[in-house]
Amino acid sequence: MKKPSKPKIIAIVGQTSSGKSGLAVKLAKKIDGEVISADSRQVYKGLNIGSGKITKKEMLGVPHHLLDIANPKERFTVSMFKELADKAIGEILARGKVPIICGGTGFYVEAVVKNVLLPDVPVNKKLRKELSKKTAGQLFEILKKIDPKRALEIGKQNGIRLIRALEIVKALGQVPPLSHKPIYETLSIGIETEKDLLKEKIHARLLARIKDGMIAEAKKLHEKGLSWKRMEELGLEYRALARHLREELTKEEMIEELNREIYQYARRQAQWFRRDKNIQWFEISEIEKINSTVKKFLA
RNA sequence: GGCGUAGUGGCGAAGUUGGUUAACGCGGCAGUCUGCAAAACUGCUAUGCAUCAGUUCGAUCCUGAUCUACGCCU
Repeated sequence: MKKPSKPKIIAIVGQTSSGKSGLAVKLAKKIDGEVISADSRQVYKGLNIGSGKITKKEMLGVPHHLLDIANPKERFTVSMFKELADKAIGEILARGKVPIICGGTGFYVEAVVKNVLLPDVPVNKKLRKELSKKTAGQLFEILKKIDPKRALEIGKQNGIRLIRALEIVKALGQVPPLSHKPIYETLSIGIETEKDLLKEKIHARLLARIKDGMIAEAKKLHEKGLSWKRMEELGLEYRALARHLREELTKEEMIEELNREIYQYARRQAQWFRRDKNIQWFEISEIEKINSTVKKFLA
């Protein structure tokens, strides 16, 4: 007996500036696919140039999902992403097309690909407010008494994760073991970029985006009511932009800092992807190899 | 030419009135990952304190010379 096969999806991952968005479009054209973006900042409306979002023109008519779906004033999370992504994948499959999930937020991609079922515990604002008064060390001690295993996993310094764990513990008694049974058959394609080339690409892209009006975009976001504080929370470009617009940084300092910080971010991305042994790595130029790999996978 | 001050890791910088492991920050490298993930967190990163010689049981810290930088004077 042949088991009913799982639906097939393709994942394209890689560091920022690697060229994965362009590849996703090319591939989608070739195999009649639609793209699902997996980027924790590109989900927000109005964060375009600074987040490196693909433009309408660059999409070449290929439908893109999970872009511009959240208000930047509010917080979007992995669990929302997973839910929406599963929904989008279902619809794409129903249309008889191939879902291509493409993005740089490893946690988001993994949640979908591995079908990570996060505990269904909503944010408890009151509890968070209360707990945030405590030091990480104190939070650790509290959690250790209730769920020592989880406490040890997180460590005594990571306040953010300790609070979330306590939130879960309060609702469920303990942090449940994580189950991930994939519901899709996934071909994971990674785009690897050599270190020096990556640095060059990051720099060139940064300058191009400044030319395209990245600074004006941030200014407009603030005028429309996005607080400086929230903008800084968004990290990288928006954090530096907020500081520059408030004259804490000159334009030159901003560029210098961003070059370094974006590179560091790219390292963190690589770190995440490195763990996933299912990813097949290619250089962006190896388009023929990628095409044939995809063809074989879909056959 | 004379006098003065300084010389610690890739960078910034603490320090010892001579004695096990040369603080810390940045950067770099490696890693963690159950609802903020562009986030949060962890580990590693100077057999050596400009060079050479001396004093001493022992010197990065004391002495002398040399080199370098800066300042002042002639």
